[in-house]
Amino acid sequence: MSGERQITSMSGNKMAGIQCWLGDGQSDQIRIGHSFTVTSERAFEPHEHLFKINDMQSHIYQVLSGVVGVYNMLPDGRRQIVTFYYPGDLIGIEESESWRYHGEVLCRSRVRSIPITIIDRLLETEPGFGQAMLETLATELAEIREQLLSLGQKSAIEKVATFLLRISRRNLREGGNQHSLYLPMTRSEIGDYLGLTIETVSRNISKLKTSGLIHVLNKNTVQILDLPKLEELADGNS
Amino acid sequence: MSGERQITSMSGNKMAGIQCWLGDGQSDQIRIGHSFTVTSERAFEPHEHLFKINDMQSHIYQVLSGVVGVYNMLPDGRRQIVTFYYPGDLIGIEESESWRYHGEVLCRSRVRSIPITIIDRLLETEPGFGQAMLETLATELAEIREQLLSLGQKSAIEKVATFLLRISRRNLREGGNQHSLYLPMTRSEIGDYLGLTIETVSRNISKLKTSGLIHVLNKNTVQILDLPKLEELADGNS
DNA sequence: CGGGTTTTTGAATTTTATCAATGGCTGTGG
DNA sequence: CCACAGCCATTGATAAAATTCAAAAACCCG
Repeated sequence: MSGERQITSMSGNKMAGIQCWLGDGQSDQIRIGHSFTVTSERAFEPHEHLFKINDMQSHIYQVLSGVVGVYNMLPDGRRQIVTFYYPGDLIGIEESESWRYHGEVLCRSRVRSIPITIIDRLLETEPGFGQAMLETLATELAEIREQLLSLGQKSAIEKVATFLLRISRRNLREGGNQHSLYLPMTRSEIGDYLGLTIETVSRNISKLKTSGLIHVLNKNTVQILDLPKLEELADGNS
Repeated sequence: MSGERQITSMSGNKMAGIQCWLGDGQSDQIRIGHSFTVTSERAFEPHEHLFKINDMQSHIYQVLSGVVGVYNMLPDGRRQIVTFYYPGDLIGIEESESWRYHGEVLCRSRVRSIPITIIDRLLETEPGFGQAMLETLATELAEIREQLLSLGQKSAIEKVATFLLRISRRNLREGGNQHSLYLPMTRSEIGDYLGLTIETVSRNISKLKTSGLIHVLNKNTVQILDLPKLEELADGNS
């Protein structure tokens, strides 16, 4: 709690931020002072909900494996997926009384639940924990602003390129392969994330394939063949 | 810092949140413990920048009068306005080392600058201040998620209706007139906020006018004639 | 291997953007 | 006080992009 205030959790080591206290999912224990609290893990099947909008929020969630999608809906069924959460990510740390969106497991996943009472306790007793939460929220805000630019200004093919690059960059950050991407979600979910129909997503993935920027191994696996060109495309320098 | 954790700053009284410490702009003083710090105010002309992307962040800003737009750009000039900030609003409380977006004054405005060193001090010394910041960020996150739904899923006319309702609801919250809206920004700025061109914005405002949902007094003043129908339209129950 | 689901591709339609011109407001100077 | 210049905003016609509807192909699981 000194003069340090740069927000760097976007980059590299996740244990630098809030994960210091909550863990990165390797252990199911949380230390508060000298006592340990055991949190609960559970497996979820595709399309199971962790929570629905307006449910009371009693826990925050940490994805251990798989992917969770968080979304809002219009009354007629149109859906906007706000964020895909991957292993290590925390859902709901902004804590309101009730959930402001739906949280759905998109593929077979393991998820850890952490009671918000524990978060409260950490806030009270652990110096620096509040600051870490602020940084995590700031990072989330920055990422959503990126997504706003994509949704508001980019063409379909630019959106798809941007989406692939996001996964590529995440891979890099997590020590994975920058060029080999695993897409656990369906085309329809990608569409609901990018503000496009399933057909438009498919067509533009095909276009990227035809122009030699990517190779589609199978529907869940894409390889980036020309990263610089993909980046140019994503930034609108078509 | 007790068990209180519901986030209610969205509703009603602004002094309930972070404004407790920073003020709502009526006074230019900030109290830290028993000492007072005077912050600086300044008038800005349209199109002046408070900061540009990648500038070091030394201050946060509070709008006193007028409007400030915060935006990101693509290299080719396409612009996405992320948020319009109105009097009382704080810009930059998520504090990163450098700004992640541009901040431009959209009409003649008065803005107060608060050094981030003061925020640091408040975080260290004032119990509850960190919690208030978390709540403010959470509110901002929730509003941007709303905007994601609009940008990703709504049609042009639904976007315009949603935009007008946002201003109406803000008016209501601030004790103003729910039906009489002042639009300090240009059509072009509204377009860059909604992911539409200036012509599409104009056309759809005209459509709302023709269908009798609104009355356009002059280009900066709109009156809502049929609030329920406008709300239906904004929610996609066209 | 087969059935159901997801994805891809194609054709027609709708929506929005683009290009072009007109209209209207505002503020200034004669 | 009126006329005019400059800037926005509106409206119209056309073009481009994305959606919708429809069908075929590929994939996955048992």
